[in-house]
Amino acid sequence: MNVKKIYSLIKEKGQRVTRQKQTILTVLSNNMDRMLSVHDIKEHIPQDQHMDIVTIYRNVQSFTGLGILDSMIDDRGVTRYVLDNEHQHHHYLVCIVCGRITNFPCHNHYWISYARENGFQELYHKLEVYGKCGRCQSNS
Amino acid sequence: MNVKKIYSLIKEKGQRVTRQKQTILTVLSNNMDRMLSVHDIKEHIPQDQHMDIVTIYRNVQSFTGLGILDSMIDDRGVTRYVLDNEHQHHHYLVCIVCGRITNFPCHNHYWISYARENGFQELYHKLEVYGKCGRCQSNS
DNA sequence: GTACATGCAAATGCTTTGCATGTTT
DNA sequence: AAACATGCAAAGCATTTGCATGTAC
Repeated sequence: MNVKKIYSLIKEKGQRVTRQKQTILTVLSNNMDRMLSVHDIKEHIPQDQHMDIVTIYRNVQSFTGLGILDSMIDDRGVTRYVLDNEHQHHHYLVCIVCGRITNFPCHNHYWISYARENGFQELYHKLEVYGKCGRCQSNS
Repeated sequence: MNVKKIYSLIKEKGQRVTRQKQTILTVLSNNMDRMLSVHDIKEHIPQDQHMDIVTIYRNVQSFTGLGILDSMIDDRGVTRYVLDNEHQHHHYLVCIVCGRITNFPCHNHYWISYARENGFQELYHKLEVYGKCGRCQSNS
């Protein structure tokens, strides 16, 4: 999903393409290798561009609703976002040192048999794998 | 792990078995079929027993450190706890309607090959499956 | 008696809400 | 001009911290 498609998606939904939205999307597209918190996003915005943190909160939530962003809640309960280019359900390897992420596909739901045994109807799942990426293993 | 073992574990670690700890453990052991937030635990404590919510925070964290509790962060970023009797790494089917949980074992890490491809060293992972339990499917 | 625990108050940090003003269309 | 968006201020929660007092051992 490129930027133009995102802009037209925003307009389709009756929303407006503002300077703030563009800035936030730029930051996210420059940081697709990690999950950014709202605070992180704010720090990546050039200082001469005043943007209220509330605007970031509102926009990342809106973007997530549009399927533009993937979100996850980190260990400290903080929500983090990343541009979702794949548009196919997938998961992340997350480096606990540098925060870098790598996608991997979702398949082989071995737990389906346990769900079935228990009469449990799965609606969705969350899976994240934490560890050290290649670079961070050598640096420690 | 029964209650007596828990008490001796607490003592082993140089900590003390107080009335408050006992009450918290009782609440958790009466609710092993769901994950309770600190606020939930407080609500389950008899009203004639004054207990500061800070005490609950401190104790559930301590218990988690001792391996007595399993914790997870819910959709709203709130930490929830459950007594961990299994002491073997496992995961949960979580009912999004009533909150009831069911354990299932952890095995078959299909993502290992993706981790290896990326030179990623896995340290741990989080997996939770959400949906509707048997009872809640019929009630809707 | 001593070391650990608790209660209370206050602070912190993330996130949400209300409302007046600004801006895109 | 109208509808949507932003900025600012303030509130709402979950959680943490500091410190004096209480209590298990």
